[in-house]
Amino acid sequence: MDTNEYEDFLSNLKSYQGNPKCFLLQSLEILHGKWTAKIIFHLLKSESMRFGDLKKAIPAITNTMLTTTLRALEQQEILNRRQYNEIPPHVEYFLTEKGSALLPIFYELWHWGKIYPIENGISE
Amino acid sequence: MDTNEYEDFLSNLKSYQGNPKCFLLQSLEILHGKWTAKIIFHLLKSESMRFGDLKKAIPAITNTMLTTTLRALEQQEILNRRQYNEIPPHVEYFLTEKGSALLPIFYELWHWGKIYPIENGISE
DNA sequence: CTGCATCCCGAGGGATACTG
DNA sequence: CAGTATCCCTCGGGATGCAG
Repeated sequence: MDTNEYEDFLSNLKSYQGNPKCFLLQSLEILHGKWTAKIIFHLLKSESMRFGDLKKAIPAITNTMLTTTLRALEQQEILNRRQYNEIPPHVEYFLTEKGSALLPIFYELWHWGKIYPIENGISE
Repeated sequence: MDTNEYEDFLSNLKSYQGNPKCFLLQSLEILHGKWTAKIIFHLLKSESMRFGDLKKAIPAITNTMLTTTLRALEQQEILNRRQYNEIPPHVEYFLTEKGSALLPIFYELWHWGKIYPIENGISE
C-alpha cells in the first residue's frame, strides 16, 4: 500500500463535501449484482473460464443471470470474451487489466471478514 | 499491507473449492444495501453523527431507509447508537472498531475507482 | 428531533423451455 | 456448448402521515 496515496485518500475523505464524483461509491456499484463478485472471484483464480466452467463453479446461478452478468461485466471492461468459432461453440472469459486490479479490494474484504467473522453465517 | 497475510490470501484463493465459509463474499454482503456504504462513508470521516446530520449529508435518503439501514448496521456491530435522554431527543451514531476497520476496503475501492474511472458517471 | 406504521411499486432476479 | 425467449414473482426500497 502506497503511503502517499493513502494520505491522499484520507485528506479526500475528510474534505468530501457532497462531491458527486465519488470514486469510492462508483467502484462499489460495480460489485452490486448478486452474482458479480462470485464471477470475478472465480476468474481471479483461474485465468480464464468457459461458460460451463462458471456454471459448475456457481451451481445456483441460472443461464439467464450468468449471461446477463457476464455481459454487464464485459461492457464495464472488467472482463473480456474470447470466442472460438468451432462446433460445438467454445467461449472463454478472462479478466482485463482493470478487472484484475480488483484483487486488492478482494484481499481487504477477505482480511476484514477473517478478523470479524459473521455470526449468522450465510448458508449457501 | 502484510505480505505474509497477502500470501495467505492468494493461496486460499487458489485452493478454494466451493468452501461455503467464504470470508470475502460474506464481507461483501455487509455493503449490499443501497445506503449502507454511504452511511459508513460519512461516519468514517466524522467520528459521530446524529440522525439529522446523516439526513443532511445524504439528502436523498428517506427516514424509513435511514432508520432501517442504521438498525441493520447496528445489529452487525458496524456502528453503535448512543442515546441521550433529553428533550428533544438526541441520538448519536458512531463506528465500532469493526466498522472502522472497513477503512482499508474503502481505500482500495477509492484507489481502483481513481485509476479506472467510470465513463458513464453516476449522476447523483 | 428521531423515528415507527402503513401501504405501495418496480427492477432485479428465478424457472422453464427452446435453439444454432 | 453456450446461450435466448418468456413469463413470473419476490423483496428492497419509496411516500406519506403520525407519535413520543
